[in-house]
Amino acid sequence: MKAEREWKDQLYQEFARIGKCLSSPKRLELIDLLAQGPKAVDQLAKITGMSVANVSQHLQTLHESRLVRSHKRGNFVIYDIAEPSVAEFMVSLHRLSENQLVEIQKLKSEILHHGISMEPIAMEELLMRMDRGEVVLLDVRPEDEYAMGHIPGAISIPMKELEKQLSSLPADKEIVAYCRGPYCLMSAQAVEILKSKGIKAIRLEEGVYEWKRYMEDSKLSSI
Amino acid sequence: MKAEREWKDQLYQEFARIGKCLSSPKRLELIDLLAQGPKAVDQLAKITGMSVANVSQHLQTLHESRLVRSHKRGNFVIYDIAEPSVAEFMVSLHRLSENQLVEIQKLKSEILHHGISMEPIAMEELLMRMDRGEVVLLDVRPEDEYAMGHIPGAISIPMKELEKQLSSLPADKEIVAYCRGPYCLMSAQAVEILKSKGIKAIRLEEGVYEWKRYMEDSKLSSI
DNA sequence: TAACTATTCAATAAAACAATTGAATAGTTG
DNA sequence: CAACTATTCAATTGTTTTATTGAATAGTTA
Repeated sequence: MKAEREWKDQLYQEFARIGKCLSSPKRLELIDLLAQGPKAVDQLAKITGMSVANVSQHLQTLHESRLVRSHKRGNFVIYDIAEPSVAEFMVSLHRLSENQLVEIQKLKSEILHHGISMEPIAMEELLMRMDRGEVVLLDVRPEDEYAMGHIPGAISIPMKELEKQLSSLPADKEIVAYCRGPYCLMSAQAVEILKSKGIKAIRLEEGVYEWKRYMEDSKLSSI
Repeated sequence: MKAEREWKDQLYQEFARIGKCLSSPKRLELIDLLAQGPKAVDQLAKITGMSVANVSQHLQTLHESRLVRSHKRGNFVIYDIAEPSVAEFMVSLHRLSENQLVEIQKLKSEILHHGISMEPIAMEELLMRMDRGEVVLLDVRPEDEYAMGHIPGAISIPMKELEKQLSSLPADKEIVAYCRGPYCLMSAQAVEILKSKGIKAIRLEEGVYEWKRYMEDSKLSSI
């Protein structure tokens, strides 16, 4: 038998391999983006403002720890999270961080207070009002991310198309917009646009994975 | 409004603060130990084989990210996880790591194969057999960790006392031993001792937090 | 086949980190 | 109050990690 200490050192070394992936802000952002759907390297570089080589290097690191996987499609290398459980884990990390670090709360409230009220609607209230047919749920992420998975009942108008496609929205109902989740600003931007056009709109803070988690938690607490 | 990129950079910087805590094997081991109950610095140093100064430094890091908290008791500084959610998060990390990294599975099976069979009993089977009164559940962690919380129905005999207190075990029932969890070897050592004394014994891989998680998951899936 | 594209590789420089040591602090006990 | 204890601090060392650059590769299109 291997010495106990040596064994534990090796074991925790392995855990730390995953941990190391989570120790770089840029890598966390990449995982979050990939959690919404597969993307090519240069696409990720554009979104995150990093150099392509740098993104590639981070993706290698993530790949070595088997958090993402990749395949070639034509000239592009498409990266994706290795498993849905990776995305779910990220939600745990977000939750924990938000619980422990007041700084995150501060940052969130900071950006969402500039004139127009941006209070998000609570998941529970949304579900109730959707049931009653009072609101329309709008997914403003790019089309392919919507196609990969969305909150049931949501319609898709990507952020970029929003101003052009205002007419396809039902005029009489309030719009609830959502995007990648609590750290994505698209839904807030969408609400701003809609409001400026005189359309009643409100933001949903949660994204697809937060919604999933909510549904699981509410199943649990309803026992 | 702050520029979007700058805001995101700051936000992910904060998440990475938690991530950085998870990037060092020693720090992960410390969190795992603290999850079982509060401990003083030199105690942690002894268990992990680190220097006291080094442990202290790691604990500072964990403290800055608000994953642990501390208070003075006499001459000692007692550290503790800041919240139960930290311990629960660690279980998520373990799960994810074990899913993604085959190396961990390998390490686990490696140490538990040296002659005596060490197959653990499944949680489900344990609960069934406890209900029927066929087995006795034995917590071999130090007394204070048992006092902090244990699996319902378990009796406590710390590893160190085990050989002395064999007589206090019911002679006719099989013993199921558990300890801090899947990465702690005490339960296996306990089973070895018991078997060598002719007592029927089997290992439970799960610890207190894995048990909690199991109970939650089984509630969910039974809907 | 030549020009082009997306990505990776390799080398480097700068920055961050971990472990170690010895001294400093704060609290306790005789 | 002196000796002692547990812990932290500060400085140093060696190691990892990060971002950047420019070249190399593999695949596509004209």
